[in-house]
Parts: sequence; structure tokens; C-alpha cells
Amino acid sequence: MSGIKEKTVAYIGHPEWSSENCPIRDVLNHVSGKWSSLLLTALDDGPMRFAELRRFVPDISQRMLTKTLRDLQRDGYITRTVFPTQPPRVEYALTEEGRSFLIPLQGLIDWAGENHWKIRAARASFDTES
Amino acid sequence: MSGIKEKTVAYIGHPEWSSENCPIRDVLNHVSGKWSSLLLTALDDGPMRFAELRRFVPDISQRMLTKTLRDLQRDGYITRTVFPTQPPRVEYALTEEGRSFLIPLQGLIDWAGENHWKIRAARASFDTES
DNA sequence: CGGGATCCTCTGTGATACTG
DNA sequence: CAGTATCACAGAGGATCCCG
Repeated sequence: MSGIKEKTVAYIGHPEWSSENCPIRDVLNHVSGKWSSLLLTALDDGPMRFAELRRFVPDISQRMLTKTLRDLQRDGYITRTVFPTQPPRVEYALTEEGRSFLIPLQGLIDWAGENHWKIRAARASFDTES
Repeated sequence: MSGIKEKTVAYIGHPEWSSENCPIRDVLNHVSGKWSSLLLTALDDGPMRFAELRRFVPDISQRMLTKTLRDLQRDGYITRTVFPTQPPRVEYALTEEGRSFLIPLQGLIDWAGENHWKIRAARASFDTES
């Protein structure tokens, strides 16, 4: 009995929190985004530039990289620093908030690494039975 | 230094894991779903019936409830048991896998509960500055 | 280098009505 | 009660071209 339900109920019950306003959903929607968690983990070792991030996540489009970074900045997970050189230099770095978020996120990533084979197996079994 | 980047790189680097096959993305896509994590936490106290879950999450549509439950079952997070009574009775329950998933999930939910005000504040500040 | 602007596709989600 | 079927839509994400 972990008590997870009670904590969740406290939010769901409140009509005020329903859907949009629910803080849980609010946070989860960022983990959810196809690239958010990836970019946050990329910045764990220190600031990175736009092109560096693009190389780190080879299959992201420029559009999505820009958009995801702006969203993360908007929510205070990262900072964006422009150095007025020629050519321009822009660095992205984790905030304290972003860094603290990596802790619970890592728990999830570890779980995924250890259990994804079970998921695949379950899925395969489910699909053949149907 | 949490080492989260190295663990992630191990997956991203591998061409084999890119996007679809990446186990991290695979798991995160389920936490992401608008209702998945909510339903999993709901089942933490024990099995529940379809209508019970619907009452627990008032703003979910029948369609999404059905679909999300089937997806969770497919991936082995929950079981679906049909009692051939009249009227029919169907119970959903966590598997061991589903139960173990709640542990890292709770870490994220706790973080959300503690930090969502910072996110809101950062967002508001970002929007007014622009 | 670090994006912005535009157009397009596809998936997730919702509303509604119907069924064993 | 516990769903299925159909239609509709918004937004996520991608492709491409352009710019200071």
C-alpha cells in the first residue's frame, strides 16, 4: 500500500484541478512530450548549444527542438542564454528546478530499462492471442 | 552528477533504439497518455469495475476508458477478468508489473505536487515578459 | 549559428449513438 | 453493465524553405 491513490484523489476530487489545472497532469505532460525528457537528460552534464543538442538527438526536427526548448524554458526547467557574438551563440542549461526534476525522472528511466522486456513480451503475447 | 545522461545515451546512440524501439520512450509514452497513470493509481487499493473507474475519473469518456484499459492490459500493467454473470461483471486489477511501476511513478507525482507552483510561476513570468 | 514561417500529416481525444 | 462504431477535431510532430 503506497498511498499513491490518496494523493491522487486529492487532486482528482477537486473540480478545480480537473484536466487542465491538475498539477500532476501538468508535469506529466512534459515527461510525455516526445523530446522533453530527452533534452533535459542531455543537459545534465552541463550547458549545451543548439547545434550540440541537435547532434545529441539526431532524429529531432529543428522545429521541434526549438519548440520543446522554448516550452521547457517557459516552465522554468531550463535557461536560455544568448551571447552576442558573431555568429550568435546560445546556450541552454538546467535550472535548479530542472535538475531536481531529473531525480524522479531517473527513477522512471531505470524502471523502463529494467522492465521493458516484460512489456514487449506482454504485448506480443496479447497480440497473438487476439 | 546523477549519471542519467549516460544511461540515456546508451539508448539514443543505438540506432536500433531510435524513436519507436527506445524502451524509455516506450514506457514514457504510457505515463504520458492522458489517463494511463490516473487509472493505474486508481487500482492501487485493489481491483475495480468499469463503472467504478468511470466514477473515479469523472471526466473520462467511455471510449477513452475502454481504450486506455485495453492498452494497459496489452502491455501487462493490468489484468481484465470477466465474470459471466447477468449482467456481466468485469474487474480490472494491477499486475505485479503494474504495481512495481507505481513506485517510480509516485516519485514523479510527489515532485509534481511539491513543485507545480514553481512551474506556474515561471510560466506566468515568461508570458508577461514576452 | 540559431532559429522563424509555412504547409502538411497523423495520432490522440471527444461526442454521440447503438448493442449483447 | 460494459462496452463497440462512427464521425469530427485540435494539436503534436515533420518537411521544407528562408533569414539576420
